[in-house]
Amino acid sequence: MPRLDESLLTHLPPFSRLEKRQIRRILDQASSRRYDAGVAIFQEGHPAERFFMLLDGYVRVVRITATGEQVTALHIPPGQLIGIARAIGRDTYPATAMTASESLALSWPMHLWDNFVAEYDGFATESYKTLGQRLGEVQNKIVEMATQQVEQRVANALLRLVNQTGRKVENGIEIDFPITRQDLSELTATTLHTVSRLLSGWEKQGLVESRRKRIVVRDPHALVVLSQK
Amino acid sequence: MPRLDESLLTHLPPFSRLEKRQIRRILDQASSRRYDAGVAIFQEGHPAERFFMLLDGYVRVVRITATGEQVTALHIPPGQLIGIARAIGRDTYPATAMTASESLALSWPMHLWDNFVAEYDGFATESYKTLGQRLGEVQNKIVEMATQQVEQRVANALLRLVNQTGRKVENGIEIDFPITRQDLSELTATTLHTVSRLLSGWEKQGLVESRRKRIVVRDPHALVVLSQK
DNA sequence: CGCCAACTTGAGTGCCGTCAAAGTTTGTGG
DNA sequence: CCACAAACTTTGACGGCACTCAAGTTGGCG
Repeated sequence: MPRLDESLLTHLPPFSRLEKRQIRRILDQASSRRYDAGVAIFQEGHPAERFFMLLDGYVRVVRITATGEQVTALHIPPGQLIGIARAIGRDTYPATAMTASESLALSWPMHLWDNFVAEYDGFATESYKTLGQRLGEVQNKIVEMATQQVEQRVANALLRLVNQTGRKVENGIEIDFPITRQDLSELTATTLHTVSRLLSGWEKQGLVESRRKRIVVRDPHALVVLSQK
Repeated sequence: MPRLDESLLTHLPPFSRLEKRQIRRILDQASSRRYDAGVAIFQEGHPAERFFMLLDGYVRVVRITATGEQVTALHIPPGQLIGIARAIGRDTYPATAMTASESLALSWPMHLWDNFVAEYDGFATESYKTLGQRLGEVQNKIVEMATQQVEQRVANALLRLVNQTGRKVENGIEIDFPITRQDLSELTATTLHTVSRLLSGWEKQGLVESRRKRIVVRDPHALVVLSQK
């Protein structure tokens, strides 16, 4: 295994208050692994043996119903910890983590969690902040689903993706990982058909441009207006 | 202020590992207060000055949209901490806590939070477990809203309330705090009209009985069946 | 006894899901 | 390099669930 560079972690919140020496030690205990798009990093209900730091790529936190439908609860950008069951006193993962794009993650055996919390200043605090943010996001999602129409939810989801993961391109801002109509529908609790119709409509009005698995937002402001009506 | 009895806290998870002497000290720092039904214990966005232990009554965790609609994200039973913004590194409350019934809560100034975490064994762990449970519940709710019809959601909500707060009565199990059609509709993201129609229907079939603000479930099993179809 | 909140019920309608079919892009193996 | 399959996308037709609007009833409280 190639020796990992310290700069990978120095700027990430859970580790940002640590000294080089400490980060070195943390890296030496880590495994690094690449994941293809669309695979599970860990699965709901399985014993929580490791926790992860997503270095590159995007991950969907997914729950699967009895009838096999998938519901996406969260999208996680690079630089966050995932699979931190231990932080909330669980010994199995509470949800499945699927890669949305090709991804790279470090991981550590779960028994190191307590060490990290005890030895590294700020590690626990920052982890719990992340947890709090996620709780907030999930609550927002409930509010959205309870009060908004499908059109507004899809507009919001697009805006959120653009903000989190947008990359400037010629005609606007592109979501920088492959995303299908199906993915968007799971994110917004609707069907791929409805998403397709909406995107077609918006494309005709010049708000977005899309090809297979790629979406470019040309007029974010118009989407904001849509999302609030 | 009357001296509070130690037995109030001894059996509650965040404090259950502590000695009598420690609990005494914690109680001496607490304020105790009664709340009428339907009032806010604290409000979203306000500075998080105190954290609370709900001793009696029920609390709805509510978010209010720009247009004034209320959405209930969680129901909290007695024996849980609320308003623990500090635990997730926030200094304002992330949601509003409304009493669903007359309630009783202890509270402490937020600056004691760090003391509690540092000095009392198990306090932090148990608090984070609670947090994790809430994250799980909220995610369940998203899945429910994404995949189930209104009828099933209402049936589920009723079952959950009965499990959390049910009290045996002559003809079945009664939800032991006043709850309106409106409350149920905010809990399940529908309208009071639809809830009213559903309850009327179920009443005709003998599944439930209801008068103003009171609901008795006569046949929980039938509701389970409904909720899963 | 009057008022108000809570609840009920009916009628109409529109959003969006389901069903169905066809078109387009990408990748793969011969 | 072409054929073909698989994955993704589009579009139309139809219908039902649940929302809105509207009117009225019930029950509790001062």
